[in-house]
Amino acid sequence: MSSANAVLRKPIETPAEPEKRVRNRAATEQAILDAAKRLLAEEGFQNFGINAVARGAGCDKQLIYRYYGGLDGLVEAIGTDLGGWVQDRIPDDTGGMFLLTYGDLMERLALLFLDALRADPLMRRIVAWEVSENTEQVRRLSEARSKALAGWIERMRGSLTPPKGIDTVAVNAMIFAAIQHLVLSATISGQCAGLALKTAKDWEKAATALKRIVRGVYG
Amino acid sequence: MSSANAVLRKPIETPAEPEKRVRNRAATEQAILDAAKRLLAEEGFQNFGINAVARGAGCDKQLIYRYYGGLDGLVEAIGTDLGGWVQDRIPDDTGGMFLLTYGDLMERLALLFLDALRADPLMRRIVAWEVSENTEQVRRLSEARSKALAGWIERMRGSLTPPKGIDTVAVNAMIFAAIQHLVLSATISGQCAGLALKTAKDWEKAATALKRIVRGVYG
DNA sequence: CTTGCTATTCACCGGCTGGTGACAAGTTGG
DNA sequence: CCAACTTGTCACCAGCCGGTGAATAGCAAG
Repeated sequence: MSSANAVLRKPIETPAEPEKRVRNRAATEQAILDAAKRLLAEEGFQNFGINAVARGAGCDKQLIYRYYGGLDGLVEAIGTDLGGWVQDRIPDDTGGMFLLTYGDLMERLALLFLDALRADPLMRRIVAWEVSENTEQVRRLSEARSKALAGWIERMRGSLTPPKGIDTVAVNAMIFAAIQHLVLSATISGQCAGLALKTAKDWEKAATALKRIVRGVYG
Repeated sequence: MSSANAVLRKPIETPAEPEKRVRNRAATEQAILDAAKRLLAEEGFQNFGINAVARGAGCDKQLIYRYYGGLDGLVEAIGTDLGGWVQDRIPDDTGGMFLLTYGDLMERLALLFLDALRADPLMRRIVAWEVSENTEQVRRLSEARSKALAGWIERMRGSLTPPKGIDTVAVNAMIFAAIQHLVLSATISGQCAGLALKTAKDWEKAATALKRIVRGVYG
């Protein structure tokens, strides 16, 4: 093509404009990580693979191998990112509320966690993944998540002493398990064990039940 | 190969003995269904497909199309089978116990369900499937399961009236959600939210916590 | 035996997957 | 200008997937 031609022609974007990807490793790495998180959040872990991520990031899959050492490394990077999840999603102050009792604390924690999980599709997919597969990938992701969560609860607890005579670890595990399954089930099917979970009013019912359970145990 | 050779040779079973599958449609259908259930229970829904089931049943996948109309039909057949699950796994009498209060009832129900789910890998896989994917297949399976369960609870409840002023549907949904997630998480990773779930003693702790929660709500 | 019917298997297709080796396009330094 | 390195692309592989059309094997009635 002559240069004259180039000048005369209006620079109409050809539809398949390659967009001239700039040579920038850091940006590409970020694009890959973002694509991976988006894909996992939106499509779930079922169709989560090298090809899909590369397609989503608009680059060649080879780069995923180069920069992350394959899917495993990429998943691990997601897990690292996840460390900051709790801090981003959940305030670590008491919201100006005085938490006088352990029951106050747990009620607030439970409701915060419920809302945070409802608002975060990526986290939900990871939780579903955790109970579906037992690969090294998922195990690491799971660890990162539970560690972050445990740390947050610990900080939140402050100097409050748990009640005597109650196995708080076991009881809290049940409570968090309930929240997780409730939110997962609701997201997929709009209900859980016969309880509709679509409208705001439905969720108020769930929150009330949750509070009742927490208060029933911790007073 | 000469016939003399055949006579001289001891009838050692060749490793790839075709086993001369007998011509029996009913038996084949059953073999397919069994293989499907076994595969789903043991491997999970991830690698659950036509080819895998056919391999497991030791027949050609074509037969799955012919007899069940494809994977969907097969899954539906599993769902139908599942209808009898509750009856098989959970006694519908009160075990010689007098259930005087709604709390008595729910405590017993919760513990029975916990044990039943722990003992049934197929059911666990299905529950995990339910919170991971939202296809027509899974939806039907999910419906069959919840319907059977609801019916069982209804029968079990008998003439006992639920307490006033408590949203039992919501509270029970939370309780069953807790049980399901607890068991799923335990099966995959041996723990749930920091609570170890491996030894019998661990499970006793969980049962105690569950009882405490139920009693906390229903007295 | 021959003619059907049914159960079962076989061979093949296109498409997608994870994975790899070679190559092109820029960038930097001598 | 050339050489060396980094970034990115492409082409290709074997393997599995779901799905389909045709052939084969056993049985039963005529």
